[in-house]
Amino acid sequence: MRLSRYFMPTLREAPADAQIVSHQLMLRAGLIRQEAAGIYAWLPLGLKVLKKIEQVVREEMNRAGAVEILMPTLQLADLWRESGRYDAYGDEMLRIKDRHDRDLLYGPTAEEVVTDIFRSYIKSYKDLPKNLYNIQWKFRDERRPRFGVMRGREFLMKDAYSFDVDEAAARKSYNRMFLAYLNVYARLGLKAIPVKADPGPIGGDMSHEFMILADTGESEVFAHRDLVEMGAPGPDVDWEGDLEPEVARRTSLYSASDEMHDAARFDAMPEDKRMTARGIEVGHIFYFGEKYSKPMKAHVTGPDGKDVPVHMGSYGVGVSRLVAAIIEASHDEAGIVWPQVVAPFGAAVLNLRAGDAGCDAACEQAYKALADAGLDPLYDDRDERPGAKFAAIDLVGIPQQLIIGPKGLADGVVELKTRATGERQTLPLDAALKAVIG
RNA sequence: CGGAGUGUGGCUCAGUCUGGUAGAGCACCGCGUUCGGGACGCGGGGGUCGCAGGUUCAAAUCCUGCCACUCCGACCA
Repeated sequence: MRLSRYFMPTLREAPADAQIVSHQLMLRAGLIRQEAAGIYAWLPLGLKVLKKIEQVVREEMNRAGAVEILMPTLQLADLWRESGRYDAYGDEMLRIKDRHDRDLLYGPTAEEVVTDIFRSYIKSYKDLPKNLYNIQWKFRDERRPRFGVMRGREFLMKDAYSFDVDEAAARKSYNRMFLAYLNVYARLGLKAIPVKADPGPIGGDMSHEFMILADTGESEVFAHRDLVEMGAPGPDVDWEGDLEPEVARRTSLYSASDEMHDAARFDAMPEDKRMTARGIEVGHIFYFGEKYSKPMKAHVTGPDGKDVPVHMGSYGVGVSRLVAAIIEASHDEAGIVWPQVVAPFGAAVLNLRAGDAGCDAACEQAYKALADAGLDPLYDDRDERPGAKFAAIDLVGIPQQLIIGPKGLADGVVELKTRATGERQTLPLDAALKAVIG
């Protein structure tokens, strides 16, 4: 993409409304534009990042055996009356009437819809387990939206729903999601830890929140250091096998956010294993048994010929929140430092003297080579001063920057800068291209 | 929802207390000089000061109502 033809409205100063660094940088780098409290338009750069995160989430869900669908944003109130949640949900639900005066709502979540889909088709225990997910916009009319897309009213969520014949089987589904989530965050370059969450009315030990560690996180988390260092299980998990040991390795180590913190247990650990950090919640998984299947009559026939309500769990990842969370975890004074996997452009070419025949030719050559290599390069071909180009590309956080100017070219070299480390190499164009393309 | 605050060109803000021809920096347009970390000079365009009423000879400024947004708290992907 040639920057001269692109739409990347960067700001030198952060709008006064933005308090936290990710919100400021998202506005300054031209990722989003606020349309109303907690409601944002996604500009080209922001949309690219959002789609890349979405794709990572999608791939890990598929790998773990979940199947993607797409459910509507608008849902019928009648379904929610069946589950009893229409009245229970309160003012956070945006209620709408259509022209026939029929009650609709903008979905804050999709248990009812997915249960309705499930019960229409699945009748036998032999068809279980099933896990259906979608990546769709949600709306929760928060009392107080804040921090940009970190707590918006409209947000993009991946929500998966598992269906099993009994609790033991549901636990296996839960374990798959538990490990898949760790893989998602690891691929996004984040340090994530599962913390025990309030399981709600069902009880038990099957509810976890996933916190990513960032100095500016909203909540305080306490954890055994090994839990962080253990990292993610990786893609080679045997998803059909027994995942309990792999999950137990993690859940047996202490971790809690401040509201669930047990200081006595924490202090009982060796001092060098105690870790206190700030965290941002970016995922929540839980098992809720028959809570929806019972009232909504989502039954399957078991091996004994009797109908039983299915056991369900749901698994959410805040995709739009992850954009902000990654920035919170990865930025510096100059701007955003995107991990390569979610960077809006894989590499940038900076033409320090647009209009100079030598610079133009070298940049065009570099741009084409990077594009041919599939790196989706951004070429700053604008007639701007070098300083403005350095500042803009650093602000939007492009990982690899090929800096091409008349001084270097006179010596037959260009500069290759790595955004994350600030490291610069001076080398001939061919060698620089080789280094970037690999 | 309780408390606090803010609305003035695209952005950051001054001007409001004490009513009297709407300002600055950045951004934008033109010309020139420049050109390796957000240049400089000259010239220029753009705002019915959130909205609606009211007071007044005169309202960004005073009064009333409304709206929007932000922050703190209780709740949450």
